[in-house]
Amino acid sequence: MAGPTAAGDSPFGSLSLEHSSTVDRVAGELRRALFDGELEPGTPLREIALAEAIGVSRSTVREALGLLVNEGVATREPNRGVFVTELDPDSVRDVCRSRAVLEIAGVRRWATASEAARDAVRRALVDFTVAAQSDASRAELTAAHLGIHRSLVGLTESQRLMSLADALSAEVRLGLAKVDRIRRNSTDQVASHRALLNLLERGDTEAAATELQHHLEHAETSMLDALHLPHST
Amino acid sequence: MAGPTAAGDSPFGSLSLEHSSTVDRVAGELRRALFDGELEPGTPLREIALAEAIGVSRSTVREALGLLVNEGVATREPNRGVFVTELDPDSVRDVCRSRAVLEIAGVRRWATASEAARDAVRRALVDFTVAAQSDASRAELTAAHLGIHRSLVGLTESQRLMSLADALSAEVRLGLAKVDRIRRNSTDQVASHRALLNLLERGDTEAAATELQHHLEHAETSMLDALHLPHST
DNA sequence: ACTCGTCTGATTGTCGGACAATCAGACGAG
DNA sequence: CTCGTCTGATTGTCCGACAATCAGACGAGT
Repeated sequence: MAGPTAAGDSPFGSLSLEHSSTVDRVAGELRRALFDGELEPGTPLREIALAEAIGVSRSTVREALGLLVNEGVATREPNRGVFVTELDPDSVRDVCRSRAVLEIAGVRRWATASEAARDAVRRALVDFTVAAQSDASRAELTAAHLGIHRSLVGLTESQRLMSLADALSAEVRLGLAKVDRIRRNSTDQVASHRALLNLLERGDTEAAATELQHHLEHAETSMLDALHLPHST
Repeated sequence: MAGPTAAGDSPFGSLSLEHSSTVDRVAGELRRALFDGELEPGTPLREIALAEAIGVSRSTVREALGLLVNEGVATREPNRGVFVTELDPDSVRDVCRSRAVLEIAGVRRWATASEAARDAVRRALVDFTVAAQSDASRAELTAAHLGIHRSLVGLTESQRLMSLADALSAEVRLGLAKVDRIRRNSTDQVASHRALLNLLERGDTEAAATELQHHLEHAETSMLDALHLPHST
């Protein structure tokens, strides 16, 4: 069972190769365009037009659109087409509430989480700090910021919760594509997250949880402001 | 703005019609087959064979399979095909942990949730009680049981958390398709859930949360047993 | 006995074209 | 002002085709 040619643990664990299908690349390209704000929310994503523009068949575009739709960044209206998702106040509230559930669950697991997961949080904070001080683009800054929140969910060590968190992040990113209020507050944001991490390192998880709760509530209102949306009751 | 022909509130709020596409119906039929245990985990879902069997084109089957895949009940191996998902111990642990996060978050919101959401929980419990006493099929029983847990997540009043909960339920249902240990414990299960609801009605949400936590941990071990899987460390 | 090429059959991934069903908007009759 | 009808555009679904990829068999060489 442990012959030299069929060893249980391969010595090539460090090797990997990305298997990207055409559909994946199309979806990736569309995501990039959405996050960079090249496509306004509400813009129709016509299958034929996209197929000709990108140089692939309609089937492939259609499948890629299906991916975007269940990530939430695009919306399908049956028999009418796929559109770039427009965030309404209810959606914003829903997204933020969902993030709160996931991230607070992660924070509460700080003590029981693996060392790797905790390190991921620390590294994410460092990355964000660096990005805030250097001349990073809007997209890079928000990516780093979202990376922190992603790492908090990572404390749950659950793939399924992580993939939901990613979908939520994508929606947030979509909403923030055209907003530039970010850099202004970036130093405050860094301080806020550092404070959160300090509470965690000290072992005061409950304080960290309520801190995070407030952080996300604030994020919700400022996001509604940024999108010029009315605050829901 | 409130003319007689463009009234803000239509008087036809009670009317609705299900717009089902062919893809949806194919996916639904496949789901039914999976949940009824007609298709063992690991079974390959060949596109051509399914297309001929159901009487639709390969494109349609392919799209339906895509739906099942990101619900988690089927798994795609690139260039190899789609298979009925086989649950390994890690997946079971992941699913149960995710459910715990969502449902406990719901329970903690009991006091702040809407009356409708609370009523949904009460009704779900009644449905399960009735199903346990009458001669309901395995599938109906588990459906009613999962309905309770679904309603707990409903307390968060978040569509996104709900849709994740549905996906998790689908995976659980898939795992339990071939297991018959359910009816035996059904009366115990009813009692357990009733106790949970009593704690909630009394306002003791924290006790309810820990009760639910234990319930789900027990569910995980008994599910691993039922599937003849080793318990993960 | 074990490894390594090669072949082969089956299946997916992607393509292109085709058509009915459906929808939004314009247009005209009552 | 409402109600049919028409029209053009787009999707939903179907069909047929082909290269790319994979698993397994088979045989040659060491």
